[in-house]
Amino acid sequence: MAKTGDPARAVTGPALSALEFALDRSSPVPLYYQLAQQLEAAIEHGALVPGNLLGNEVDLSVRLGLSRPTVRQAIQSLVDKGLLVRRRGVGTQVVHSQVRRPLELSSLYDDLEAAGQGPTTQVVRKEVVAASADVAAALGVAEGGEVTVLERLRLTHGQPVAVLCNYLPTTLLDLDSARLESTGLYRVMRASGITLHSARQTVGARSATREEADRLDEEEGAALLTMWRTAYDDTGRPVEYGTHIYRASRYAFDFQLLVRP
Amino acid sequence: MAKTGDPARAVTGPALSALEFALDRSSPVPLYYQLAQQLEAAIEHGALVPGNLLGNEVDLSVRLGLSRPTVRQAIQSLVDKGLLVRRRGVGTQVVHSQVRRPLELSSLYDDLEAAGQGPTTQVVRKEVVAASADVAAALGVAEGGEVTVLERLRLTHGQPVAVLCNYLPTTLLDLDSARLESTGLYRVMRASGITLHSARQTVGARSATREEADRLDEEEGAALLTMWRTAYDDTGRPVEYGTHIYRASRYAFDFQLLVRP
DNA sequence: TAGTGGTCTAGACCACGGA
DNA sequence: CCGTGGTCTAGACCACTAT
Repeated sequence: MAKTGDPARAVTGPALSALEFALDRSSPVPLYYQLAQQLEAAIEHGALVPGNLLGNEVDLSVRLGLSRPTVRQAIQSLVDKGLLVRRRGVGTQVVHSQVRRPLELSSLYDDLEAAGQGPTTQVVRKEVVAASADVAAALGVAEGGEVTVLERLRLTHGQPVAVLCNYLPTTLLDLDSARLESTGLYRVMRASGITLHSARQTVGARSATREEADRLDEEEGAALLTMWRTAYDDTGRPVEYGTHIYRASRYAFDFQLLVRP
Repeated sequence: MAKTGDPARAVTGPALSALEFALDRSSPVPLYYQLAQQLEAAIEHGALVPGNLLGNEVDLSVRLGLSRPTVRQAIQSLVDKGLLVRRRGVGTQVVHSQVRRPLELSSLYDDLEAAGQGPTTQVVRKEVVAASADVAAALGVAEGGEVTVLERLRLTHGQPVAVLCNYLPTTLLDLDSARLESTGLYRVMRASGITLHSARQTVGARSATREEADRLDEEEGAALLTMWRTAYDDTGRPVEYGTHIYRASRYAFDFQLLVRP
C-alpha cells in the first residue's frame, strides 16, 4: 500500500532494488545467513516496509551472484521467523509488522534483564536429595535416586518476584552458587556445554499459602502464577525439572506464537 | 542404547535399513513430504528407536532414488519438529522421545476436545460496539471505530471453565452463533478463508472479582488465569484480540517449546 | 499468458567430530 | 585419518495467481 519510487514498477520490487547487500565469501558465516541478517536488518530498520514485495528470487540471486537455492534458504529462514510471507504467483512480502521475536525457551533472568529490571538472585538452597516420585518421573531417574535440588529467590529492584525450585541430575554439572547469583540457570548450563533443545511447560495459577505469601511479600490468598517445566538437551534426555511460582501482580508470561502450515 | 539387529552395524544405521519407504512420484504430494511423513510414522510407531542413527544422507538418497537435497529437506522438517537431531561428524539420530507436538496457536476448544472433555459453548454476547483504546490499538482500527465483540462461556461436563471475550474487525467475517456454539472461533475463522499466522499472548493471573466468581462458579478471590491475545493473519494484519479468563482450578496452559539454534 | 514460488536434480567443496 | 552433516551451484520443470 505504501508507494515507493516509480509507480510503474511498484509491484515488482521497489524498495529492495535500492538496497546494497555486502556478501563476504571469505567469511566463515554462511552466505544465506549473511543475506538473511541483512534482510532482517533492512526490515527492522524500516528500509523494507510491511507489504513490500521482495522481488522475485531469480532476479535477486542474479543480482547478488548467488544461486537461487541459497537465496531461498535465506528467505526461508525469515519466513520461519515470521518476518516474510511467500505467496505463489504473487511474490514474497514483508509481514505487516507488529510481529516480533518468536517464543524461546525463556529464562526469567534474561527476560527481566532485557526489560531493564536489573534482576538479582538469592540461592536459598542447594543440596543433593533423594528424588521424589514426580521428580524421578520427570528426570528419568530411579525414585529415591540422587538429584540436586536448587531453590532460588528472584528479585527486581529489591522486590521478590518469584521462587524458583529446580531439580537436576546430580552428575550433570557443578553448580557454582556465586555464578547462579549473578546470572540465570540456563546460562550456567549452556556454559557447561549443555545444549538445551526443548521443554515442556505447564502454566497455571493458584492462591498463595501463608508461607508463600511471606516469602514473596504478598497477602495470603493472593493470586500466584505457577509453572512446571521439564527441559531436554539435544539428545532428548531431561536435564532439568523446575517448579516455579511468580507474583502475578508483578509478572506475566509474554510470548509470540507462529502457526506452522 | 537399545540394540537393534546386527551389533556390528549397530552404529551406522540398523533399524532404518530394514524399513520400506514407498514413494509415489505421480502423487501431487512432494517427495520430501512423503518421506518425512513415513519417517515420522516410523518414529511414532517405534520402528525407529530413540538414539538410533538414521544412516548418512548420501546412502539414504541413493537407496531411495532421490537427490540428497530432497532427503535433507525431509530430514530437516523433522528436525524442525524436534523429532531428530543432526550432529556433524556423527549422524542424524532420533531424539530420546518424550518430546511431543510443538506449540501451536492453541484453540481452547480444540484442546478440550482433544482431551476428551466434551466442551460446550454459550454465546453470551455478540454485537457491534465502538472500539475502546486498547481494542483499537490491538486491532489497528480507529478508536471509537466499529468492532464486533463476542463473549462466550466455555464449559466441560456442564461446569464453566472460561469466559472468552473476543474483538474482531467488523468487516472480517459473518459470525454464526450456532456454529460458534458447536466449535471454536479459530475453526470458524479458518473456514471463512482466514489463514492465521501468528499471535502474541500474555498469560497472567489475578484474584476473581465477585462477578467473575459468580459466572465461573468459584469463590470470590479465587485464583484465575488470564490471557490476552492478538492474532494475525498471513499478511500480518490483526484479525482478533481476545481477553480470556480461566478457572485455575480446572485449567492450565500446557505447551512444548523448541530452542532455535 | 506471463510471472511467481514450489519442487527436484546431480553434482561439488568445506568444517567438524571421532577413531 | 575418514565419515558425517553444512553449504553451495546451475540448471530444470511444475503449480498457482493475476491480468
